[in-house]
Amino acid sequence: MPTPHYGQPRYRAIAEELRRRIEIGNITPGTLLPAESALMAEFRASRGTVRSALAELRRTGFAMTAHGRGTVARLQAAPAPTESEADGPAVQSSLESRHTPAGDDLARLFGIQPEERVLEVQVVTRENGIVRSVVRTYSLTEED
Amino acid sequence: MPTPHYGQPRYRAIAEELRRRIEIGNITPGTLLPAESALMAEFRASRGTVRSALAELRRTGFAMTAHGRGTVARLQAAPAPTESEADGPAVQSSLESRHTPAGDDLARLFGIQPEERVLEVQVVTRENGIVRSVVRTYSLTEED
DNA sequence: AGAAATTTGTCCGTATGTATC
DNA sequence: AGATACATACGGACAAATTTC
Repeated sequence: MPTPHYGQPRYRAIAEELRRRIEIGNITPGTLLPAESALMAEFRASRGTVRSALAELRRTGFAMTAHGRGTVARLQAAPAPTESEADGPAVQSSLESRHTPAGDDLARLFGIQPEERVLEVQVVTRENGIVRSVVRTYSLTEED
Repeated sequence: MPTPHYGQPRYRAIAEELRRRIEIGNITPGTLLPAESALMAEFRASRGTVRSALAELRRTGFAMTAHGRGTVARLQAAPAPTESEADGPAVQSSLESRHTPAGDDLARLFGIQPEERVLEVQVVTRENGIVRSVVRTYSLTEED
């Protein structure tokens, strides 16, 4: 089989699919993801590709891996409002991440080219549904 | 050849050797490290192992890799003399803030116009002089 | 401008080591 | 001890970005 990765590589597509399952709740945060061998079978991918996908999930904060145990989906806060609760402000946060070109300012700080991509993790915090703060954390894209 | 990695894996030993060369100045920061093919020959290691070593250098902030160009040793900012020296990485942070136009993305989140200004607080964290993360926190400028 | 060479990126398969259950 | 799961290492092949000629 050739190795075409038009647009986006396979390991990233797998990572996105797994992230989707975690966000949907299909994979409950705190529980184990399927083993690498299971993911290999499901996605018909090699071990290396599956491991790259899991590495991507770790980088973006959606999973943590322990030797001999497995990869655990990390909880993303957001205990589901359920309102009532007398009155305490309903605070929720959402997290998302992406690879984006650094731009001039960040490029100068990191010592890279503006076109180079960095990892951006964005946390949006809402109070009673109103956006109160947006925190963007930038770091260099690290592999493996 | 078998695959014993007593104590420390091979890729990490290679990474440490390269890091030593950078620190000594044997490899001038800002210049290219030897290509993966050259490192394979020198350390008699497979490409995967060499790439793991380079990934380690990126993680630890000693290198940055660009597709098709090579891996560049990153410059180490001033060692920041002063103080105890103790041990453990020297972590420093600088903070600055400014009012800046929201832009499209933030405007959509906050429900304002893109030209409207928001407060941006930026914290740059350096480890041994190397920029590790840039955190930008946006919030609406509160008027009294 | 274009072709070739160089260099890193992705993917596959296999084997063995190490940690946990 | 055995089974399961992740970690390290090898080898080969093709894709994509950059540089060189």
